[in-house]
Amino acid sequence: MENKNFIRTIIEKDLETGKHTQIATRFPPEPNGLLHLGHARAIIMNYILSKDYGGTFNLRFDDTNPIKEDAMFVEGIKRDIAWLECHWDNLYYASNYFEEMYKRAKVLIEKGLAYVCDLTPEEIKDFRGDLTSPGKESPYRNRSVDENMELFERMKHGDFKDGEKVLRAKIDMASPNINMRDPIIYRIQRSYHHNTKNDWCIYPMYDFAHPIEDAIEGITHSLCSLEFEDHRPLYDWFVKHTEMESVPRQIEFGKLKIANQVIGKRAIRKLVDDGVVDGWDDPRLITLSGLRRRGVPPMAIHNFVKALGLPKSEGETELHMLDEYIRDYLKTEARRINAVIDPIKVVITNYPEDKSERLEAPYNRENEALGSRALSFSSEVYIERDDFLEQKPNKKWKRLSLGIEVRLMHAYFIKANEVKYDESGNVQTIYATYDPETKSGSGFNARKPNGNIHFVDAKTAQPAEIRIYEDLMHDTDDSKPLEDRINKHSKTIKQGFIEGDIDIAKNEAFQFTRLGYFSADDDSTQDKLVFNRTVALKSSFKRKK
RNA sequence: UGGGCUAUAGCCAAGUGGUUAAGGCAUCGGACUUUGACUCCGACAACGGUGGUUCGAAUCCACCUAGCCCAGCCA
Repeated sequence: MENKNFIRTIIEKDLETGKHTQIATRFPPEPNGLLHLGHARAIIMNYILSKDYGGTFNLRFDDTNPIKEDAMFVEGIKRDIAWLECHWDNLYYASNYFEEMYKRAKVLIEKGLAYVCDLTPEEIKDFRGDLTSPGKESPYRNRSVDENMELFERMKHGDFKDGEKVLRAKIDMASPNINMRDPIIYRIQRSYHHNTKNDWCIYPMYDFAHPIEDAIEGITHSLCSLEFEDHRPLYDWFVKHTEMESVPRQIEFGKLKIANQVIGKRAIRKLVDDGVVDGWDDPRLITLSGLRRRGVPPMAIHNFVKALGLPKSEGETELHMLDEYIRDYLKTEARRINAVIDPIKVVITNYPEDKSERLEAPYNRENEALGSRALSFSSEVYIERDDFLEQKPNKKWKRLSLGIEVRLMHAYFIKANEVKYDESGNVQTIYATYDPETKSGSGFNARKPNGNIHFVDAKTAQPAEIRIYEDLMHDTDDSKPLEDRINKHSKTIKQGFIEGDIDIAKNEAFQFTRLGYFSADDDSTQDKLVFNRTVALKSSFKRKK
């Protein structure tokens, strides 16, 4: 369920009053890094707003600064957004509008609203003034239109060195809004652009480029984050004075911040370099690629983002809220199979050693369409170490103990009779007996078991590596340095078993009965299955200790 | 000390002059259960502060407090 938000209110009003007959949104990433969960709000909201009101949604790369950008990121971003199932109607590049932007800059010059400035970067900074005092006008501010036009053309033609001149808008050096103090709109910067190669040596600045990009595409509602609120007067100024026929409206909302996560590029790079995480797609990171690898379904992210809405306030959302949307989505979507992560062998002494049988077991009782499988059972099975305690500790204990009878789900009741330990005193083998009368599906109800536990038939079990992830950061005090907050034990690798004869598609999500949701990792091979724990099942079981 | 914003429970978030102040997450009870899951019932607590306007204020006004953003030839 989506929270109502102020942007929907604006859109609905614009549609009602006839200001727009159709809306158009866009997501404008700069291809200078990878997307993370924080971006999901902007991507998904722009997408669903366009869908909900029958409009269009563009993916537009805001590639106006080649020294920071790379085609590699273009591909990564496209892959991530496609994975998120936010289908763009058009794929555009700001760099395709360079010619148009250049012309619009000339419109400004012709109107006496832009000038070429020869001040050095230091001087420009100096002339800009500061937060509390007004700036000073550049001595080049009153060059003639002709001179400006000629100089600007020469800038484009490469007559000047990088940084030697800039084109600035002529607005107001005394404005309390620093963005209005004659902002730079073009800089000279010779660098290879992933799209336009070496065609240009001047590149437009964001404040100038962005409104023009939006206007060219006929974007009606241009959503961005709060820090651009101060830029809105400039945005409107450029749309107006460059005489764009289409007038987009910039609307700011609060970024989606997730508490206690590493998202900074430098920080992640350090974690990767230090070997703390295994890469940019490590399941402990909230990069979209990390979430994908962890097995998070894209629709769970949609539901999460919709539940959060589109507020103007900026809070920090706890990641465990996403967990609930993951479980909620996978609850009916995932097949449920048996796996044992920390196995103990159980020998069923009254079951013939050479016998083995198949028991009909549905994959998901809440979604019959998922079908069933023939679950294998024999005289030796594995159960979870946690599911056995020699002495039943209290009445609440709903698992196996000596002399206690539990049901192996989908199979039979078993009663533990004897335990064998290894040299270090750990339970090695449990000897049990089963009661053939209690076969699942037989309708047996003469007595109740002390609980229901899951198992894997040892004879057909498939070994599997299971990776358990916990929070990357344990310490929530963000005033401490990152390295002191890192949880050194955020990843645990277990060698367990999953039931045999399950066909497993790459990246398929499963519920491992009573354990949680897991998905097959890319590292899986023909002979070695690897699973990531996406999220554990909830548990109201309070363990002592 | 300039400008732009924000403030509703442990977390997120509706609400725009009249509501018992939605909902979700979390938490705590209980029922049910072949997953200590799911489901279902129940509990739970909030309008940053102080004044003012009004018959009536979370909503309007004033002042205060706290937090965020802005002085890149980044976006």
